[in-house]
Parts: sequence; C-alpha cells; structure tokens
Amino acid sequence: MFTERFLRDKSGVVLLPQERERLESAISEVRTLAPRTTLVTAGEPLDHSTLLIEGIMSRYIDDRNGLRQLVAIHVPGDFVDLHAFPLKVLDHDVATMTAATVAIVPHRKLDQIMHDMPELIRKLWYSTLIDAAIHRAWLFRLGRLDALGRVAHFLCETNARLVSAGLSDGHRFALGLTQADISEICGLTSVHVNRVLRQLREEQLCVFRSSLVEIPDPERLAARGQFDPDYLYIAHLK
Amino acid sequence: MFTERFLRDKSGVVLLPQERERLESAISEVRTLAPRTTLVTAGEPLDHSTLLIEGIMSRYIDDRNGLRQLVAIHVPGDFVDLHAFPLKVLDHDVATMTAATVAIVPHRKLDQIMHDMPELIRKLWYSTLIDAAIHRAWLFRLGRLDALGRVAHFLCETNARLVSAGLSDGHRFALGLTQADISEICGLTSVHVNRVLRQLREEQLCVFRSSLVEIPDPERLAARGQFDPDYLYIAHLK
DNA sequence: CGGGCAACTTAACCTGCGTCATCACGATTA
DNA sequence: TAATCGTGATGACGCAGGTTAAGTTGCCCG
Repeated sequence: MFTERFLRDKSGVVLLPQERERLESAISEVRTLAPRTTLVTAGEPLDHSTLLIEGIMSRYIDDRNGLRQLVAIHVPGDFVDLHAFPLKVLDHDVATMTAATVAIVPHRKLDQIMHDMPELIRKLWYSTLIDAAIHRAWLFRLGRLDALGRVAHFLCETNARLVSAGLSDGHRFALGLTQADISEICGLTSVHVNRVLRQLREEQLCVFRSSLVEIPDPERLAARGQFDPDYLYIAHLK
Repeated sequence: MFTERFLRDKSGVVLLPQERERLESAISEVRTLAPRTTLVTAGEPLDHSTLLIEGIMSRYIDDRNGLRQLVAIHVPGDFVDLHAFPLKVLDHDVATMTAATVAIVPHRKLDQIMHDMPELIRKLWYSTLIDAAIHRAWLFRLGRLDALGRVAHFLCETNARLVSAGLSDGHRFALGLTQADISEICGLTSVHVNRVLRQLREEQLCVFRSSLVEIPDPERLAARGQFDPDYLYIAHLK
C-alpha cells in the first residue's frame, strides 16, 4: 500500500477504501532516488506528480547568487508536487534531501478520477491546500521570529508531521538534514544555525544531530518557537 | 459581471463563457465593506467563500505579542478564501485593507459545480495554487532579500498583479496601504520601511505614497528586488 | 478655527546576525 | 598512510535593521 500514509490523520477528510484503491491503481511506477537528486526543474512542463513514500524531499527557489530558499520540505505520505496537476509547470525546483522512494502518478489518471470521483478530487485539492497552510506558517516564522525561534518552530513542525506519519514518537526522530539545510529553511547562515543549535542544546530544548533529533520537552520548545499546530490540520490533536 | 477579473490573463486556463455564467449564478450576495474590517477569523467554520471585486484585502497570522505577519494580499479578481471550500476552517484571519466590494459564494453551490463541471473545479483549484505560488515567492523575499530588496520585490509583484487586473498602467497605481502595512508584509519595522522608501525615492526606483505608487523604471526595480514574475502565471508575459 | 489622531519622518543608539577565517573530525578513496 | 571532502565548531569584527524617542504633517470633526 503505497498510499498508506496519504492524508492519514487529517481533520476534515477521510480517504475511503475505494478512493485509496483508485489512487493505488493510478500509480504507474515506483522509483528509488539517491540523496540530493533533482526531480523537477522550475519551468519544465510536467505530465505526472510524485507521492513520497520514504525519505525527505524539498522544494526550493534559487536566488541570483546561487543561494537558495527552501519553501517546503516533505515527509512520507506527502503528495510532493500534486499542484503540478492543475498548474502543469512549476515555479520552483523539487529534489530529494535524503535517499527516497517515490510513486509516480500520471496526470491522465487524475483526469479520469476528476470525472469519475469528484469527492476524491476535493480531497486531493485539500492536500495541496495544507501545503499552502504550511507555506503561511513558514512566512510567519521568517517574518516574525528570531533565529532561535525559527529553528525551534521548524523542529516542532517537523516533529508533529513525523508523528502524524508514524515516524516520530513525539520526542525523537531521524531527519537526515545538515545544518546547512536548516539554514536554507530558516533564512539564516549555517554559522548562525550552528550557534542556535548549541543554545538549544544548552537550554535543553533540543539536541540536533543529522542522524537524530531529540526533544525532551516538546511544549517548552513549542513555546519558544510560538508553534501552534492548528495549521497542520491534524485530527484528534486537542 | 462580478467575475469579470477572475482568472483573467492566467496562463494555462481559460474560463469558458458557460463556466463564468455558472460562477455568476453561484453568487448569493454582494457586499461593501469598510476599511480594516475582519471577514474571517482563524478557527471559525465557514460555509461560503469570498470573491474580491473592488479594493485590497489581506490575510494574516497574529503572533503572541500582538504583532502580525501578513501572508497574502488580494487584488480585485482574486477569490480571497476559496481554500475554505475544501478546508472548511482557516488557519489565519482575512480582512479588508481599503474599502472593498465582495461577492459571497456559498459552498453548497460549489458542491454542485463539483459534480456537474469538473473542469471548472480544476480551474478553481488552479486559482488557489497560484495563491500558494505567491506564498512561495514571499518566502523567498523574506528568507533571501535585504530590506530594500523585499520592498522592491513586493512593489513589483503588486504592480504586475494590478496590471493583470487592469488597475495599473505598469508605472503607476493606487494602492491605499500605509507604511505600517508594508512593514507587516515585509517582516520589517515601520521605521525601517520609512528609511527604505526614502532610499527608493532617492535612487529614483519608486515613489511610494499611500494614495499613489509610481515606478519610473520597472525593470530596474525588478532587478533590485530579484523579481521574476513567472510565479504569477500571467499569460503572454514573455 | 482648533483639538485630536493617525500616519509619516528623522536621529541616536544598540544588538542579532552575517562575514571571514581557522580548525577539528569522520568518511571515502587511493 | 595520506589526501580530499563534507560537515561541524568557534572566535573576531562589522553592519543592517531594531528600538526608542521626539517631532511634523495632514485630515477629520466639533
């Protein structure tokens, strides 16, 4: 079941068994990808979308000086570039961060679903809107939080999403990102991310290693990052 | 024709006459709103969405200290909170900035459209994804640009969107935002926005007044703000 | 015509984060 | 064994933008 984690635990939608089957049967191919592999380049027409099964992926925008800003990261269960179905061309690049396994869904299959199962299309739409809600939370993070708050907010978000995917127990998870990755997410330099991580460690808010992130007291970390998980639309949270 | 500007000039979609009529007939009410009126509060269930006909609206997230981060602004023709149709509850507030005229579209009408006109639903979906693309450009702006670049980028974007809506000639437009508004958009203080606007004026890049924004050389301003309009999906741009 | 208020302006000062530089560590390859 | 490379760690220094405070301007309304 490649779609096992898709829309899992989301408030406001339940994927029915026949809808899940229909999605499964829309998968044309399953591929494994090496770390740091570019899957989609901005401006190139697309005729398929990608469901992430295993690993971490990213979406990013390059600036003129070769620096880049990550605009999203994806965890298993995310339909990474489903927005390419209506848009056909993307405004950003998509790449793996770690090694990854993905399922390819041709747009022509989604076209058929659109005519046969409009309620399923609404659920697919919904999933792209959660990505947009996460974009907004990232805007808040960059616009209103200091460096420590940004990193704390990001780690809280990632923890919550991985709990939802069954990949974190709420206190510890494997992530596989470098400090430079965090800097591209949080709009900081890697030097300053290093300082912030040290401070988080000293204050016992979080121990970050590429291999393993540990959060002894998630509520304290959330308070420091002004993290409120409502925007993730996770069911049964409160 | 209240939907006159909706999806106007967008690459990749054309709203057919019968689709436009169907949308028109889905409007239950047209309202005028005073400036700085809150229309939607985060967390409140919604059974309708709002098409902006005239004026400027905003979406924003409050922080713990009463400050806020704008996550979007909307110009006439935008379906401001169409994402509430699949989501039902929003993660942020929606308010007018200037006086505004809006059309209300009940979700039950959209439900009917979903079953009758799946291609129109795909176009509605598309319009919410352009909002998401704009979110991403805002992330780039906050994460990678300095203060002057951020303001320049925002003004270029707004100019391009208003040209598309037929409300800017490419060099001048009425906007009705204050310097404090710009600061909430660009993640700066209003004091520093004031300094930046002076510099833009001195360098003849832009004259910003609440009533009127003038951009003598849009290309120079775009270069300074690393603005590339592809993410707006405007047709016939290049 | 004057009082009040929101928006704008400017200056003086301070600090969080960027920049630059150096070094350490572990993994990979020869 | 050494050479290379990606990643992490840390210190010295500078500056963009925040903070605070004190005006000014313009508009609404009695």
